[in-house]
Amino acid sequence: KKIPKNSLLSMPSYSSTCPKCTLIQSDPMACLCELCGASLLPQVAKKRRPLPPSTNIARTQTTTKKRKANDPKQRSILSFFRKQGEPMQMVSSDLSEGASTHPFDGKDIHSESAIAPTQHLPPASDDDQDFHAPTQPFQEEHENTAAVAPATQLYNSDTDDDQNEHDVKTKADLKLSIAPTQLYDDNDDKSKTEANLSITPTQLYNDDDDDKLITDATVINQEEPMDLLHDKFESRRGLQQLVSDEGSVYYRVIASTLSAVSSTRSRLSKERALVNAFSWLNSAQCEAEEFEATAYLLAPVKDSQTGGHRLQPDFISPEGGLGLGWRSVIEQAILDATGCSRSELTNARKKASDSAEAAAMLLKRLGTRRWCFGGKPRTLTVTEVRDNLLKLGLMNGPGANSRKSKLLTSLFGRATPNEMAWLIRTCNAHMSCGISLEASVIPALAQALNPRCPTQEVRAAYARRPDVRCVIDALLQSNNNNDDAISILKNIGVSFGIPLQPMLATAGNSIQHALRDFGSDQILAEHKYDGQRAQIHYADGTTTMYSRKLDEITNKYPQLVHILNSKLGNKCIILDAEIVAENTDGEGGQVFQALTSKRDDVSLVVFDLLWFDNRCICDLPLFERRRLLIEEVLPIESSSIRLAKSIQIDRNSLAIVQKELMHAVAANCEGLVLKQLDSKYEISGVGIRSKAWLKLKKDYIEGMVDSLDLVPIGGWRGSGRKSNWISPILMATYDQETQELACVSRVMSGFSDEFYAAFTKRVLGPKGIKATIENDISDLNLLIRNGPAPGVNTSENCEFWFKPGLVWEIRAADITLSPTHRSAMGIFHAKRGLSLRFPRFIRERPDKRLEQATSSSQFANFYRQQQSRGDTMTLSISNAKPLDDDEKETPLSSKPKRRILHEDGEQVARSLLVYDNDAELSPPLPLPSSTVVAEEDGDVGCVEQRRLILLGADES
DNA sequence: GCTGGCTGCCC
DNA sequence: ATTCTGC
DNA sequence: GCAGAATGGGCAGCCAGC
Repeated sequence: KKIPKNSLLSMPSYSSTCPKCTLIQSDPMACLCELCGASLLPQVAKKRRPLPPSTNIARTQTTTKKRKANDPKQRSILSFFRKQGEPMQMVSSDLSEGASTHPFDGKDIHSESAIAPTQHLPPASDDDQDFHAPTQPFQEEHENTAAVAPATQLYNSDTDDDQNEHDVKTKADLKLSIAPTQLYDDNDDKSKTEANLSITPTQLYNDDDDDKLITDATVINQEEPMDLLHDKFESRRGLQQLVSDEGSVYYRVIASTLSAVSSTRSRLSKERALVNAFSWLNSAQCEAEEFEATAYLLAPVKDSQTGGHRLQPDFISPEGGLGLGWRSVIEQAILDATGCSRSELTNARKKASDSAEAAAMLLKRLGTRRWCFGGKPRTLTVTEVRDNLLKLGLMNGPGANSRKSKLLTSLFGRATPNEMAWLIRTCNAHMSCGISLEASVIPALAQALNPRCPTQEVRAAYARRPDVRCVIDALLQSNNNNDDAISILKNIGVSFGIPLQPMLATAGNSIQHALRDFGSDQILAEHKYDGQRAQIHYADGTTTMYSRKLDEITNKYPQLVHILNSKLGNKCIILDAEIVAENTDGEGGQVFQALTSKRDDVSLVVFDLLWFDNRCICDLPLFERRRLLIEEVLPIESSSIRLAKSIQIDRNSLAIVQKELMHAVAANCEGLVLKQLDSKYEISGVGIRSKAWLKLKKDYIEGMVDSLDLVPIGGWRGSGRKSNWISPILMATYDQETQELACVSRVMSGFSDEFYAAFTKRVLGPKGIKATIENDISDLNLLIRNGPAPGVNTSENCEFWFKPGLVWEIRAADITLSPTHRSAMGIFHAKRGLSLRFPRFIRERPDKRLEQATSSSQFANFYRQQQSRGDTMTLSISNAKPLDDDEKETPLSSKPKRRILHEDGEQVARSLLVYDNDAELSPPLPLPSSTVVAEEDGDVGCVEQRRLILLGADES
């Protein structure tokens, strides 16, 4: 079996001499001997267990299954304890109890690492140096000699070249990096990145102190170091380093792979490192469970939005998170594991690129003394790490945090510095290394197990059934039998009871473009309700609901579940729907906020049917699915369950869409979703948005939503790629009479990198963020060192405070009643101010002085307008046309009707939106604050007494 | 038993 | 959720 | 155009500490 040479992600090169017949292969990439057919891949004794007969079967919960007592590994642990006369409480899956309280306590360390001897050392050879106990255990290491991995972070916010050259030198001198997080290179100089890559012999052996002690002999033996980035693979020594004799993959595979992945920005290189890792596991004939644990641990963060964890399929456990806070758990564990004080950690943090690296530096400083008590480094295995992390997530009740930190301490105690750094990043749910499970790890897995498997196919299979194990089983099957991966993956289908990845809509920013880009003429314009997405699996009186991210939410809405159970009868269906809170008495407009606090009195707005008549109907066109939904499912009598409001249009219905958008907004919806009526329910990958659905939100369309002119009053130092800049930034309203600056919202979205760099320098001086690191800041143009400016009203504790003076335009989707922000506090609620939903920076307003910024009373007025949005819209619309359902059939009025938008104040309205039933429409013009108040005909509905500026059809 | 802070999960 | 950026 | 990073408001649930 040959690997195609033209494959972008080719396999690592293997030994080119057959171990059986000693024929030298002509093709160095061959996996099987040309003469005798023997495998050229390195072998270990362990045989992969038989695969399940079919991949299309319901998942059994193998991930949480404990190793059985007759497992050879477990047996050897037990016998070891008997030999030692130790109590048998310490088993690998239960490290939390009786864990060491201090790392230098010899006895505890000893028992903690007692598992290590069960890992048989490989037979003596040159390669075994790595595992030898250090001969000079108490030797102190110097930081700069200890670090082998070059510091690869290039966090240069500076745009001038001199500064960058300086940084390069500093970087080389310090060599602080242990586990480089992703490169953030502001400079375009590619050669720098390349140089870094070429001198990164990635760190399977040489990333840690304890390795370093092995010194010269090791270095000599590392003529061909294992290099995850450059496809070099030396099989003779490799496998013993990666996989234990029992076939367990060491966690160091994860740590090294992630270090390699984060050391480059190139997606291909990242992918190659991942493919290599899985190729090794395949060479070692690892079992599916090892692949699975490895895959999850390479990308253990559920998604960057929420930061939750995923160590097994989402639907298996309703609680995905581990409940590990930095301050409550992780920090304590680091201090215990390194024996350092809080202030030492804080100091280390200043030199490191992130907290994980800081902790690893401290551990590295500890040197090898911690191994002296009989422990062996690098014996952590992936399944063990995964099981312990899952266990952390299950710990609750009084004292949970200290139990968690003890368990973590014991894991850290057996980790090398680099492993510890990645464990910490895992616990923090902040890997920041440029890969995700669905888009990088799964395709790499496929590439390693079957290079002919197209990425698209695995991703789609995983989206149909988001269960890594299922995909691995299929790929292993195709790998074993040399089968066609595509046909095997096609067997992984949507399964009732297992949530599938919901279809997502692409964002559209103008109606014209949206309609033009559609490939089909028949379009459904559906209201986009403001609630929570729900996928409902219902069979014979039992409902299970899943969220957009596939967590189970059945218990969140008991009343709704009860209604479904009693109404849907003897069916078996999967519905796609939105849960909304519509009866928001007295909370006008706050539909979403109402939903999050209410659990009853919510209704279900259904818009799709995915399973019917005992089969998946995703491949049917939308109009067929809707027909079935309307005819077969929704004739039920319940005020809580109904169909999403929609109209059918064609591609030339610009004006109708515009009007429908108005209706939707008036009905407290977020906007519209335009759907091609002949499209399938596309499940092409997790997170992939389909073009057959297009969402039109009111705030995407300029001029349909408020924007405010706010004053930046403070900010914080960013993290990751923004760590050299100030981000986020706290914005406030300004009241001229009282000179009060009341906080409204933090903003972090909408700023370009260029803007950040300029603003940070403007605040902190030419040294930028470095000034704060070097404690070299004084009051500058914009910076106030000792607290907020006079008049600032906020509960926020900013790192930096600014002198007020700048005015920036900020746009948002909605105004919310806020428990934290202070602007307009007391007007609508004694203890609540106003804030913004989805705030983003639009532009600077250098033309505006502080006095012209939005005031808290203006802000309050915007909120009032929003609250009465539905009323206002209805008034205008009902003046224009009837709202009946047969509206679309009635001929359009020949008389133009217009919406006039106005702005309060002296200046002429900066913009307006003309809404015209004739084909000709003026493009929407920018508008800072908008209210629909009038029709040209003279029917005027005012929200408030305001001066109106009416612009006629001919005026520009 | 209450409150404040942290975490996870919605948008 | 939004937005920006490198690939 | 994809994929990923950084981080928005705000709620409930949970735990720690008073």
